[in-house]
Amino acid sequence: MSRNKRDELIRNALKIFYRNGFNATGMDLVAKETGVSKTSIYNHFRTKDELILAVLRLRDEDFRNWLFRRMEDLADTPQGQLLAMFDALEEWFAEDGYQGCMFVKASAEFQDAENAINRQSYAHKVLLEDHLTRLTEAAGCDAPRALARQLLILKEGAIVLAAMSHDKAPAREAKSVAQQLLSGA
Amino acid sequence: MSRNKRDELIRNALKIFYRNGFNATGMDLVAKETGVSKTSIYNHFRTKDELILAVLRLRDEDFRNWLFRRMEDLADTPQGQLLAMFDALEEWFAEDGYQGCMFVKASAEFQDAENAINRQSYAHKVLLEDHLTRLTEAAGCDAPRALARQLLILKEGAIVLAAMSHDKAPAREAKSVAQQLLSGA
DNA sequence: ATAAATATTTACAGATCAGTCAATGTGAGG
DNA sequence: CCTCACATTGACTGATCTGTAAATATTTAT
Repeated sequence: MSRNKRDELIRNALKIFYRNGFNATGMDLVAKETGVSKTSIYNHFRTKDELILAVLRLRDEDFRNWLFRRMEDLADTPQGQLLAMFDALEEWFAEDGYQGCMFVKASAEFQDAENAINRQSYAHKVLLEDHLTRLTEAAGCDAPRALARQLLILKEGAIVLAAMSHDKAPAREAKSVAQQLLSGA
Repeated sequence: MSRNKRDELIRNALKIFYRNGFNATGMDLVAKETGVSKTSIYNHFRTKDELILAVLRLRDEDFRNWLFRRMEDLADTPQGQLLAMFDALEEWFAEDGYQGCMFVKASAEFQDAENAINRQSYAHKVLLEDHLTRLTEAAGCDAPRALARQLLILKEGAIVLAAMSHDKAPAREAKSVAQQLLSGA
């Protein structure tokens, strides 16, 4: 299987898992929807969990690339970019098929703290926190690490509530909190 | 089956589903761990989904009772109670076996917006929002509904991050944001 | 005590689960 | 053209899934 084929398999599997959930999605469905036979899939991924991990690696890169790029496109200053995160989120929430954060859901379905999927899901959040911390530092905020964590809490809360309410409003509500936090810095 | 037996079945099922996840938990396991045979369970709940709905109803009552009671115990004024919510959350996060919010997880596993489990999960959040709104109104805040929603975002973000990081710190971090929001009112 | 009603059990059905294997298809090097 | 290495397949395994049916135990009413 070529690199491209493999990547496309992962990309298609991502869509299915995101739409259907991890445990609720059987490998037969993955095979059927990707057009790749189950044996072929298992030739490249030893277990379903390994396929899920590959999916999460792709999603981690895609999502961070998209979010950080969008923040840079929407604002010039570090402080502006931090606020623009919530505008980017609002765009995401408004997308058709928005179903919340894939990592939160993976973490919810694979709860064991020792599980690789659980650990990798949290690792994504750490990378987000790191980026936010760099921005709060660049913005010259007082307590950059603490502020970054607060902004991350706002982001996660908005993501969860937008998914549950099927409404993008939490993005703006979280943004207004972020504005107060950043203006007081 | 007596009311008590039935309630205890629901209570035991709650523990199993919370620990194991919904889709990942088979009815055979529920029967084994509750000591009630599968046929008996199906005599009282037509489907697994109905059992899950009963579990969520119990969890909704239990959790709101516990949280609101705890907030009242920890503070006298409405504003103090709103802040105390995050102290109560911190106690919850520190409990053994804390695994995040059952409704967020139910919503993540049953994503269809028309699904009864999905709807009931969101209904729980609406009830929480209503209570917070009553408190922000009682506290004489400027925009009570908007503030309540912001506090709810902080709560949900803290719950998710505490679960993913296996750390209770998000409770305090969210509380410090709440303090800024409430002091500016 | 006895009969009717209800609760519970064991055993099972049909579907689907993750994962495998023998057989087939395919493409590159000689 | 031929061969060999490899990719891919459909058919399969044993386990587990939700849900059920017939048989048994237990409670209740008379």
